[in-house]
Amino acid sequence: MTRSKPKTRIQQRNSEAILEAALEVFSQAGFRGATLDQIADRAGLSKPNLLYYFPSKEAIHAALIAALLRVWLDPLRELDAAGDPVEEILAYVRRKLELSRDFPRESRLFANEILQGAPRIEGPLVDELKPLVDEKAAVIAGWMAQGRLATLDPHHLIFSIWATTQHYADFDVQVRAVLGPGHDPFSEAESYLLTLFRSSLTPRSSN
Amino acid sequence: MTRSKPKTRIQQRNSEAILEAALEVFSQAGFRGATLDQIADRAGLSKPNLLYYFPSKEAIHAALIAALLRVWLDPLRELDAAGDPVEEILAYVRRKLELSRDFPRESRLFANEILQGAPRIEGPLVDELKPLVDEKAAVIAGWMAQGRLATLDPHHLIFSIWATTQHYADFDVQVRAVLGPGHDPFSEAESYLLTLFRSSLTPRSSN
DNA sequence: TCAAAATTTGACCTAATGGTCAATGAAACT
DNA sequence: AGTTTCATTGACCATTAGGTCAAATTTTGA
Repeated sequence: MTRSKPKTRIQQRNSEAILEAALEVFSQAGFRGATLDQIADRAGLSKPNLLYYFPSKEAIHAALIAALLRVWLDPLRELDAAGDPVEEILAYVRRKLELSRDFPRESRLFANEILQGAPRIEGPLVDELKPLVDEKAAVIAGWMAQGRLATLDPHHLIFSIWATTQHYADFDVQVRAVLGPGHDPFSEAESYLLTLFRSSLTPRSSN
Repeated sequence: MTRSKPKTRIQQRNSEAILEAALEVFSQAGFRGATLDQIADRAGLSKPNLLYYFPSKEAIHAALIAALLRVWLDPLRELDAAGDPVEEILAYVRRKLELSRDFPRESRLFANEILQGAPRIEGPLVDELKPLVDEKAAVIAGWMAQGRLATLDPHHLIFSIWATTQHYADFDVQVRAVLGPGHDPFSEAESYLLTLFRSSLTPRSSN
């Protein structure tokens, strides 16, 4: 069913080079801002050659988005209902921040897409993301009902984790401009965010 | 010194129509994704007529960015060292969220710009934003030193306020897709964010 | 080694886009 | 009423961008 995977050595190599180049370009310029020439240049291929591997600009973008969504949702999937509530959520924050640090281009690609109204991913958003979030929100709500977490809206808790962690990838330029030189935004963010969320998630009254 | 303000009635009206249209288009498509034809259409003018009022696409964008920065920084300016620390910061959160609710296009325009590496606003970022943030961060640090606020990195506190509040404008599509129908994201966000920040800002030990 | 299949590219096409300009139409001022 | 300034536009231009294609080159497998 799922063909499309490269077969030959040469296809493997070039497809990867194209996707790598496209990620760089799309994440920095957005869909319309990116050009096939830029992508081809970066991939070290001619434009017609690039179009030998992918039928269109859209197709390249779609391939990136598909790969992205898979990676992007993993950290949330790992949230374990059987674990310690506060530590589970903090671990999620940590994983999400690592993703921002290690895959900033993917984060920006996603941000670009959402910003422009998500014309190319509204489907997956509703079909994949929403069910997963609803499921995990229910887990969190369960913890809260047991008094093992401070009471907060679970959906918005998740939003605020996304917002704060992705901010360091998406707004990297701004963060660095404001902090000035001599800072490591991501390592500072880690201790800050863990403190922030720990203090608001830890239940106030003793059990 | 500062001329450039429209003089005649007709100039006033058309300049405003252009900026309004441009805000709509730029915020939705980014700089490169926006076209003069789209802007002209929305403004109800012909393209040459549009270029009679602004010399270039760049100029329109620059005008928007300049106006934006002014509005964008105001809420932070209002943070008052003489007020109650927790309430001052919560009021800032509230103002910032209102800005996201009432001016989502401005928020997205800004986000687009930063995402693409801020090629057109790195100057103001360093010259205006950084000093203001540093000043207010010092105020907050002062409050913390007096034990009137829980201890947190002030710069990152500000970042997390930006991130969480702007998220509701910039990622509006995603938020609504995940929440599903029947929600008012902004009003939910208000109570969530106030709770979140109040619980992490309120000092733990009694004074 | 040699034909078949896969890969690469120069040349080209069409549509879109930012911008120009001379000419026309509307206002404003005297 | 007439003239000068302001506003508007149709036609046009150069460049860029996504995409096609036939021909050439390279790789693969018998």
